[in-house]
Amino acid sequence: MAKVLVTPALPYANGSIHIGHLVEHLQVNTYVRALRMAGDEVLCVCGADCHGAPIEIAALKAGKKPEELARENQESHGRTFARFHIEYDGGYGSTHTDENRRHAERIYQALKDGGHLRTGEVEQLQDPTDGRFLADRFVKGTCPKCKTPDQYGDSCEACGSTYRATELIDPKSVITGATPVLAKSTHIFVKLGDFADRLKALLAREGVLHASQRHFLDTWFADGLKDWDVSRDGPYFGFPIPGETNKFFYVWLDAPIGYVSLTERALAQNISSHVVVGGGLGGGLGAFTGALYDGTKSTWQDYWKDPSTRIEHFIGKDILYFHTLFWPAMLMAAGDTLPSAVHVHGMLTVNGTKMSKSRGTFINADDLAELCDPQALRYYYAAKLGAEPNDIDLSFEDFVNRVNADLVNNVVNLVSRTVPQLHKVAGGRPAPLDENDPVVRETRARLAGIAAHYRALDFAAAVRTVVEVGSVANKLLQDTAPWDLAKSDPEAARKVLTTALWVGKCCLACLKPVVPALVEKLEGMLKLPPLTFGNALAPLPPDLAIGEYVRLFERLDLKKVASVVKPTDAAAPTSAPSSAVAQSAKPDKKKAPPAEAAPPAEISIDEFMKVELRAAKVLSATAVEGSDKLIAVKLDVGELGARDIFAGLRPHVAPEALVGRMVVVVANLAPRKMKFGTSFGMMLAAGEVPVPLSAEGAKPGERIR
RNA sequence: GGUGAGGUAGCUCAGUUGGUUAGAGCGGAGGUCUCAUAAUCCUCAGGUCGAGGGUUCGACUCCCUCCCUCACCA
Repeated sequence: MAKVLVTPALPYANGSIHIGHLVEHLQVNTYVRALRMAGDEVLCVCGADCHGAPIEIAALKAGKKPEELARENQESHGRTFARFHIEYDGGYGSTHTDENRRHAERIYQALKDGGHLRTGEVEQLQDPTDGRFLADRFVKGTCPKCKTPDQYGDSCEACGSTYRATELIDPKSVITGATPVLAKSTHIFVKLGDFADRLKALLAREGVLHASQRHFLDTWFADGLKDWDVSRDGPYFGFPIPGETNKFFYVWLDAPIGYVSLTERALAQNISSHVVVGGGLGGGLGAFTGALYDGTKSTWQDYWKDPSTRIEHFIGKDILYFHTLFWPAMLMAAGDTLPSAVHVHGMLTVNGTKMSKSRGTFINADDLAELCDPQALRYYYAAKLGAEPNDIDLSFEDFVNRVNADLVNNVVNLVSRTVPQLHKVAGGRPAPLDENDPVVRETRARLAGIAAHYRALDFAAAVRTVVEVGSVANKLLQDTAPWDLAKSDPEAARKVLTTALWVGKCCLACLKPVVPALVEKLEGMLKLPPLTFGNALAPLPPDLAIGEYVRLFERLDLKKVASVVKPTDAAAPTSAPSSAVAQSAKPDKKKAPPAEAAPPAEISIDEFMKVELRAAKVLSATAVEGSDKLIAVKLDVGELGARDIFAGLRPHVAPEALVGRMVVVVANLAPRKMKFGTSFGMMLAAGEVPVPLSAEGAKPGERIR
């Protein structure tokens, strides 16, 4: 039996969990649940990354102590994860603990003993009021290149140029507003080059990194590894460095060490009493939820000092450097188990653009959980996550379609099409499964490989396969029409219904890592033992009398889901050094199409003013060949020139009746690609039978407000 | 700028070691069933598989160049 430790990156404790974080945590959780369903012994730990200057700053702003703020965010993270059916062994922890300090000191000592440390002079800006050394982002000033004021010390948001904080014109401390002074300090460095060969060997090992990421790292080695600065001068929120005065471990040193300390903490909680569920027979009834560790190891050394253990890290590609160079180097120095795999996922975009507060596409996980079953997001991410570390996009429209069409209308529908009928036709007693039925054979053949898809992190393939199998059973029902058959041959109807229900059960069993609560509901309704990959394809038990029908999942409503976007949303985390999937708010280099988010329930006057309404004269209007609804309209929008738009008014208005009319058009709507061309705006219309709003009297191109 | 990953029907994506008429879902058009969460099922999309060149009997699938998008750069 495989023994494996799985970790997501530790989310930074300066803000709440957003849906970008969830890509990683849902990937991990789905993976872990799948492994456990396959009988592997899996430990999975996570906690908040609590140290570093950004947390101090955030705490300062909030009028709290850093410990306090970190604690609050840690708790909030844990609560949010729980809503999405994500649990961590030992609970959602923290890096601000005694265990973590101990391990940080242990590993630091090992680096020191191994002669891998050196000291060096660092020149940095310092806040004269409290002697604090200021990281780049804690200094703001005028960009030396383009003279834009109020820019951070590392790069300019206006012109994109990068520079040193010391080059800023008129620099100010973000914390106190004082003018920083240049000061020297002695820092401690890890000589990364000492580990270069071993790191190269580790990363070249099959399976440790996806091939595409491996190439990425080659250049780093080619350029030579630079020493890594691991100390920070006080005041700094972190662990003091033993043997030094007023020096602290840089947050990135103790953050990954959290993987070890969280392991120790989880195992200390006497969780070995869980029932171990192996293959098909199922263990103690009801004990297995797939949610938590059920192994028998009891100390952190069982994982971190045992080379036979698999350790798998999941990270966003933004923190690849830390997990492929710094972290393994630390482990090498300490003689701890090296990672077997570093799985890298892509970043999340929302409606095609980066998540950004200003654009109103920043979505807190809790906000989404208010509007739809969190399992919907689990399903959607699973449907889009392949083994390749590609970025994924959350498009509301696609999200709702995907969940409704594939999960509810197809797979879940199999249950609602059969259970009530089985009650009616056969008193809730399924027939024995006909193993020779082609549908049964096909289901077995196609679903047999599902666990392998999960193992390969190709959730998209798993979901795709399940949905395809679901379609087969829906077709079976359609073709055999048991509702008619029941009148002439109830036993035949019973058989068909049983087959279809069984397929539905198999499909949902295979989706259990993705939508666990839904499937547990099914287990309850059908009175089944907890489903695993061992028993997923088993026939329904003989003599089973299924329970009363319950709805398993509710369809999503696009309007409701889209209302999650609130431009006024203020409470959002800032980007942080260790945030798993930090979404920076820097402006796009190129013009990105504005988000297509649905309008929020209430908007401010400022929001409204963004909508550019203009009068426009219809130059021509022709019916679009091949469409019943669309009219291709050419508009004169005065100073903006001529515009081509598509209007869906064909059923109500004759195209020729539009020509010459003065209408109202949304001029700054993002161009919308359609089947017949691109529409550059929208014509407004109102009424039961929609008629275009009139702007008679206005001049073409005149702004309407 | 450097490096990496992508660019397949309006949208989201599949496309095995190159092989004949490039697939699915959604959306859209038409039809059907009525057991089911207005769900199912059938038919219809003719997309220069980013562009150009090359290798080959034959390339979406291999090679080169270019364009575009996205990400990372301690």
